[in-house]
Amino acid sequence: MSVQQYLEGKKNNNQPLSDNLYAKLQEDILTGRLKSGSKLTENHVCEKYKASRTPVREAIRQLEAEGLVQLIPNRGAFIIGLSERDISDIYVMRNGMEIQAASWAAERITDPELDQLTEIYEYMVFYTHKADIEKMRSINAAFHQIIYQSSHNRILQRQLNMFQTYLKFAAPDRYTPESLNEILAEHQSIYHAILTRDPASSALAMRDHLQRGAERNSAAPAEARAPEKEAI
Amino acid sequence: MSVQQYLEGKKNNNQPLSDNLYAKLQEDILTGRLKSGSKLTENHVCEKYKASRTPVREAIRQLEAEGLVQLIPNRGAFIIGLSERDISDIYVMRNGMEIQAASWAAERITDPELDQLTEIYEYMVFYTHKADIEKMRSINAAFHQIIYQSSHNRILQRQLNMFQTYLKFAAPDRYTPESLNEILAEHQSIYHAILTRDPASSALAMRDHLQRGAERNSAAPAEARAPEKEAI
DNA sequence: TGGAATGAGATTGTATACAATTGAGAAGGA
DNA sequence: TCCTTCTCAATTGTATACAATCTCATTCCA
Repeated sequence: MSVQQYLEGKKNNNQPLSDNLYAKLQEDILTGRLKSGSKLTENHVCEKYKASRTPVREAIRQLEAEGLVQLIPNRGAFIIGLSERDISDIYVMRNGMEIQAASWAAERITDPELDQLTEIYEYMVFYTHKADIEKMRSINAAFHQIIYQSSHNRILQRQLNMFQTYLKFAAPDRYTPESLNEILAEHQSIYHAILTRDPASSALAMRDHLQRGAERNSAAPAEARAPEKEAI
Repeated sequence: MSVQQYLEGKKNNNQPLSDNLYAKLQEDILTGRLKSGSKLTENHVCEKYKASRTPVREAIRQLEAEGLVQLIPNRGAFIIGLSERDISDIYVMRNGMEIQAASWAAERITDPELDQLTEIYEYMVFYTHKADIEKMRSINAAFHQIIYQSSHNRILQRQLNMFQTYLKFAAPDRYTPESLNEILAEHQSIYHAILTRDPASSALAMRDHLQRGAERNSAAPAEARAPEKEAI
């Protein structure tokens, strides 16, 4: 997968076409447009998303496997969504897994992946200097994604990509022009540790980065965060 | 969910009926009866498992969401399975997540859950003294599952249940009559820490338990482990 | 009035028909 | 021989028909 594709947010799974439907439903759940506790009636979903029941059922099964809906046999699908505590728990889990991923990536990264990481890092330097916050959002995601991939652990990669999607919609990072330089410096440490294939340094640099990121986000005023969603 | 149901290995998700199909396919992948890299042609699955294409496709989508098969649009589903390295990585991830779950469980467990944990612990004492290894296998799983549930974190619970299933089929624990008493003592520490709602002790006790479990398994001769499976 | 039985409509579960796409091999030409 | 193009069978993607189940309001009876 090319760096451009990472920047455009394409996932490396060759998703089936009907996954548009899955992605739309997922986004609507994560942003709260579909409310926790409400029922996903198949025919209603068919009408709203202009599809027949077969792909709708398949998308709902995928969401169920992911935990965003609960399926009760012969009764239907109920939206679960993410509560505030889910989100704070996700941060805890994500941090542990990102540190592990950074460690594995330093051990296992291939040369082509290292080239991609370098390319993304160079984009990051460029857009940090331009202070383009929206561009930085996608480059930041791409930087972490290439690390997930370089961990060469499908399960970890999948879960971290999922967390990234969840947080993107439900609790997006808050950037300020000043924070971009801090972030670049932290990423530089991670990049250097992986480049020198040093797992311990990589893990430490990632830990530091996530710790500082948490402080940056908690320092942000509440209204900059995602709107509240009710948990049932 | 009652303790009996835990012991019988029922998952607390109210799975749809066709999930039998999902579970069968999952088991066949994990045990290697369906080989990594081979294609899951829908009609072949229909014949083999006596079902029509609709539920087969739904089961395949669930496996894809879980990462055990890869779906390529208009081409079909390919089995991914678990390599030896996947399994050893799963141990690493599981250990971190179990420790976190033990910590959260000590903070968040409800009184009814505590009653269930107590009940399971008492079963464990009983069957340890009877040295019934097969019974201990299911009680051990139930003990950990009630801790997952008591962490009150759906995502963690789901992932740990999945790891438990994976390891059950792909790398089952090796018990000896002597190890049962060790395991009981370790579980007793965890149980006590959760009973006194002490997250730090709970996490430490779980860390110790997993560490010793790893030593017990690595001390086991290779032929006692699951048969090798090729990774593609 | 309270509560169990009943039945119609809505919804989910499954099977199957049809459309779109792919892939392998045949045919044809340079 | 090598390469391109074409064709057709196999397979996947989607729509829809039918069966099983649930929901809920109504009816019936004590």
